Amino acid sequence: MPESRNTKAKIRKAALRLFAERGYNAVSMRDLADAVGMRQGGLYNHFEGKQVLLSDLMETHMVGLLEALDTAMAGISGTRARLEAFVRHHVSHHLNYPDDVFLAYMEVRSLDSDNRARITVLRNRYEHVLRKILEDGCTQGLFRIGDAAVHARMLLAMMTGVTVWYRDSGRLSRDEVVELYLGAALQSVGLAAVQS
Amino acid sequence: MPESRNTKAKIRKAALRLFAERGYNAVSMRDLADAVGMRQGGLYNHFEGKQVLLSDLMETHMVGLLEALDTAMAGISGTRARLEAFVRHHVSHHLNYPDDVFLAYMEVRSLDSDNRARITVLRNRYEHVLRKILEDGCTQGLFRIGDAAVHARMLLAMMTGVTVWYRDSGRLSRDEVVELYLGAALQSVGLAAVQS
DNA sequence: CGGAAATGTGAATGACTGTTCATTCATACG
DNA sequence: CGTATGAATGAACAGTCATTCACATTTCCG
Repeated sequence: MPESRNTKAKIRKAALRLFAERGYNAVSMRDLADAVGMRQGGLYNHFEGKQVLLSDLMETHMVGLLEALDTAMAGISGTRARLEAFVRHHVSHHLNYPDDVFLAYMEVRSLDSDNRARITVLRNRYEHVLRKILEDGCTQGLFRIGDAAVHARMLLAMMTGVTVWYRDSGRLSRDEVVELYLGAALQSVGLAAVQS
Repeated sequence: MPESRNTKAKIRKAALRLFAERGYNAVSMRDLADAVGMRQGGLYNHFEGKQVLLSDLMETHMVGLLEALDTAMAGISGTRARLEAFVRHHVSHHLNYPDDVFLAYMEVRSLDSDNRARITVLRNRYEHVLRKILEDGCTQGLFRIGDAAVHARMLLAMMTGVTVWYRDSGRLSRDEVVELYLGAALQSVGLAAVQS
């Protein structure tokens, strides 16, 4: 039983890595089994199938993302502070789980319609938190933006893109990158960044 | 011969549509032939194979993007004006050719290494134009940004994301969307948008 | 008109796909 | 000790994949 959980975790880890790197359709169950160090048939002792595995990975990630968001926003009041908390959470989470994020972003279209619907609900809930912050900032006259809904999508695309280029071996630390994105996000809504 | 060119164009058009919609690996040559209205064997009279077709589509798009950029920037001087021209060009081009852009963004990893190298050169050249503008703005003390290279990637990700959500049937026109992105981009570098 | 070149067909190729299954193995329990 | 259990195997399944090819058909040009 303990060994079982271990194998299941190894499969999930390898699948996450391979799906993110090559794409869901470009990874065969044989590739996956090889990466785990077993034969293809054994995978089905742990997952019903490839599609279930994908949606499982995605849902786990989205739920974790939403939980991390709740934690990050807990007790934060004030529109500006909430925006700062959101940006810091989003960028650092994406830096810490690049494969999860990349997969959830790229492979939505590989989900069958039922699974896609479930994931989309979670995604919309996430996006809505940011949009609400931006709308609040607008009605308070705090932010200067053209359209809250569009601006939310702009910021999410901007921040999510960090996974495409960031490497730990590069010249910038994760914290530095977070602060860079924070500065850009704040200025984009018409706020000046804090002086350091 | 005229009929040939017609078919070739039809194949490219259908391939672009299908690849962008379902992903390169999820589209079979049968699907493609069906969409064009012919049998799979005939496709090979026009393209050496699937991989060549993909890289052909991508290269055509990247070359076209760079040409459109040259046109858009021709004769524009002044750092702020150049930034405005870049943003307007990028967003409107992406609104006009969403499939091309989406494909070039999503399917780089489906290219074999030779083709990927060629495309990456073109992509870097494009990115470099924006980075140069941002660096100029920094040295002139015009922009207030933390890091020109990172900011270039932030803006490109932000703007490119427009293809993910924009629909002509929505509440906003393409021109309105361009102006929204322009305003956000200008504010993100510490400039105020022009009053309308 | 004639022949050659271009273009399309439909079947065939072998490799690979996700999934199933009888079997084996090692361990845990009474 | 016998037996139940979860896990891994390796072969087999039916289907799909990109690609090739011999053969028809169409189109072009002299």
